[in-house]
Amino acid sequence: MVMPAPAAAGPGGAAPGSVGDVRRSNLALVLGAIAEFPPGIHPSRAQVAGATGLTKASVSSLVLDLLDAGVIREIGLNPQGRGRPGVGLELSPSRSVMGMEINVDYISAAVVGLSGTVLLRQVEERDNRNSMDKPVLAALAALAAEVRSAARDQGVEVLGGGLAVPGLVDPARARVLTAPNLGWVDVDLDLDALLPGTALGVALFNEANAAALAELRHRADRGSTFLFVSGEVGVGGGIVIGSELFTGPGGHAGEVGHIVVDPDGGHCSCGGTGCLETVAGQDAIFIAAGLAPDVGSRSATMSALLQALESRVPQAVTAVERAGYFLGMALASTARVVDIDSVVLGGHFAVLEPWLRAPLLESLHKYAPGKYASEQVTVSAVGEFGALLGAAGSVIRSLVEAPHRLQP
Amino acid sequence: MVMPAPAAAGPGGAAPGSVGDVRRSNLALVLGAIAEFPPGIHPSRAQVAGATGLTKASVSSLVLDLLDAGVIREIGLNPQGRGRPGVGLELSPSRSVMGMEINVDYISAAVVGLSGTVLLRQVEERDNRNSMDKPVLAALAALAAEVRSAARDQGVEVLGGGLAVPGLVDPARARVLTAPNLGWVDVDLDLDALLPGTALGVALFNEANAAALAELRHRADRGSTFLFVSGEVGVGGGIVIGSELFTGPGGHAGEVGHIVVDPDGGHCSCGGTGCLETVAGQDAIFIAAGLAPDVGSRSATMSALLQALESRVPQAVTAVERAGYFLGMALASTARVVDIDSVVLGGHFAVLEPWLRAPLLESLHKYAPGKYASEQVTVSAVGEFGALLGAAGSVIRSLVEAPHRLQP
DNA sequence: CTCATATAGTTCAGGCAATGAACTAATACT
DNA sequence: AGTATTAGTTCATTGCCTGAACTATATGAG
Repeated sequence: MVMPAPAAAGPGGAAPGSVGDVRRSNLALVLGAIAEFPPGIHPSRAQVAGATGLTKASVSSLVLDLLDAGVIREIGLNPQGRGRPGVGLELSPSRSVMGMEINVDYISAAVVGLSGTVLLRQVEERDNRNSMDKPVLAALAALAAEVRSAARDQGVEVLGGGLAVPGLVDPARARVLTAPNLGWVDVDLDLDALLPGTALGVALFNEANAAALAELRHRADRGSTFLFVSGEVGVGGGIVIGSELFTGPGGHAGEVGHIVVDPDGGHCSCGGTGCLETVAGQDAIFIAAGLAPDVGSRSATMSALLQALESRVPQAVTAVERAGYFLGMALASTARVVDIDSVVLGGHFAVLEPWLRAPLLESLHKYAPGKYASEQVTVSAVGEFGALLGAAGSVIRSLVEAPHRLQP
Repeated sequence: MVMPAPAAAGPGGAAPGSVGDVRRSNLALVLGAIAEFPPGIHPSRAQVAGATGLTKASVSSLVLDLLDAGVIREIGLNPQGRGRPGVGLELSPSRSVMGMEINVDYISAAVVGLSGTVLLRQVEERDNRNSMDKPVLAALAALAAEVRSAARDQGVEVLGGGLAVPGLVDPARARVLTAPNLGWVDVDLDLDALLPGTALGVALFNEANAAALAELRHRADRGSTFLFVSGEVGVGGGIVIGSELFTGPGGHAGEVGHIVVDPDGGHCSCGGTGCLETVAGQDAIFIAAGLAPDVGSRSATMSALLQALESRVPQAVTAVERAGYFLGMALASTARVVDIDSVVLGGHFAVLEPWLRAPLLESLHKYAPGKYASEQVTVSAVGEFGALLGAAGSVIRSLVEAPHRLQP
């Protein structure tokens, strides 16, 4: 009897592991070292050797491959005091990645150089509320093509892209499971159509996750660990552990908006009851503050809310404080489950932070004493375009971690 | 000016990546393949080659190293129908790992062969409630030495061990942060004293995490993802994602016992308010059921509770149902945050499952509709000694994943 | 009983990648 | 101008995997 071999290198089974893997791994190591130097500082081969632990000889050979692939370039000379000056190395600014975003009120695209500089950005207002997916994607594809050709005119090649969408996504299958504000359910996206013929293709991200990644890039320190909570129409979240996005087994962890905070509360768009979103989402706050959300655009309503807060209108203040208190409760539970005790407030939580902070800290102290120090509650440093830039940045990072994907 | 190199292979920095790494990785690959064959089935070198994708030549060479290290052995012949029969390979049963546990009422130690068979097990009753750590560890060290010499008499060598403790631990620093039922706070453990002179040393585990690992070993399928909730005096939890324990950035994720489920509820031993533990911990259930927890031992009280449930005493039934309902609420939140929708009930939750199940499912359906299918709520297959065996099993697995640690 | 066939496992030349030492290149200090 | 110093390259060596050839050991047919 021939025994059936248990899953020949199948799912979960490690790869064969050959000698060529070493080169791939070291290629990434070298490129990563170059990328991690502060912007404006261009390390020499010798410095890269020092940073990676590889020998100068190995680094020279690896750098040659990276130059051939066009991922990095030599730039200027680097006087080291004595001795022969090193030639500076940097990620190639003429290679780029496109960040894209579909949101309720607009679509947008940006070209980001591998070194992180934003080369082009274009936003197109568009009402995507309850819009079908096909026309939205077609419009985005047109926008992307336009921006891409503008980049090409500058001699910049787009290697791939990342798309951020406000909803639950399955990145592996290029599928949007649900995006309540777009009215999408189980939508398969033809991502390759957005950037045809690129080496890396287009990756799909949840909006809050992408914004969390943007926040991560803004923090220079390695090994960052935090929870990014994004207050939008819904309440999204992204978990970053040790500078890695934690997406969970199914790809959509971090959905703090649907933690139960009010067991006897109202129904949620997700079908649940008493979710954080029902008390701390934009519409929930607006309604509690006595502002009808359908009067004018959302940003207008938000301005009205801010004005009411400035004027200390009791109903508005109470509404926001209530949201902060419940947010704290959700964060307390999150701290226990994923062992995180640092939070970054994004979206409307960032805007409302002055009024949110006190009740939030009070609530954290009550429900998770000793977990969140006050200085661990911070406001996002990335602005409105966080998701856009985060998506692009993440694709850049995945390229840096696997540069061999560019070499045939 | 010499630029300061950014962290030469420091924390977060990848290893140099040499050619020898390939061998280490493939050593683990081969050993893992041998380990993953069902117990009783001893694969030949050729079968291992098929399973791993390596060539027969490589496997032969790697197997030789593993034989030299004593991790595996050849056993019998394996007729394949036609042709020369293969020689069977298996994890060496004469090499073992010791699982150890400190709990409220006992200490225990077990010797588990690399192939997973329990060779020896010894439990020593001991009241560790509010006991100092030093005498408890001394008693455990004596027990371990005894069991270890008994193993040696059978020709079995103990390579290392794992210790499970009912409390929050920092595995990296061999530290128990808090173990309420033992009365321990910030206790540093001298783990090496438990098994002096072993190659692998002793690893530290949270009890619920260890039990989760034991549960994992019982499930043959790869890529298991579930939340193990352990009902003991406290309520612990262990998160397994893709057959890996998820411990979080600080090493103590999965503490579902302290998710907030009753915002206006009572104080918890952790200092928080309305934690799951305050309504679903053993003592909480006992009190709610009208059974004084200090009357006799806990197991006696549990028997009384079960009898009351059998007799359908309303107060007891309500108490357990309430616990189940709140447990469901905590699981609903967990599903959102870590994207898990499969739960294994352990400890008293396993015992009480017949009465818990209905309210638990009702609660899950209300707070996280569509996340947990009914068949995803299961009862633990591992018994009382889960933590003990899980700790040992995890150490065995870490050895399988890095066998080069045995070769100087 | 013998030979063809099939499978297991070993041996060996070839290739790839990192290493370390020797070497060339380019700068600053004296 | 000469020396010290640092950057980067060249080359022989080593280690490991691969693939092909080879040996070893079984089954089944005539």
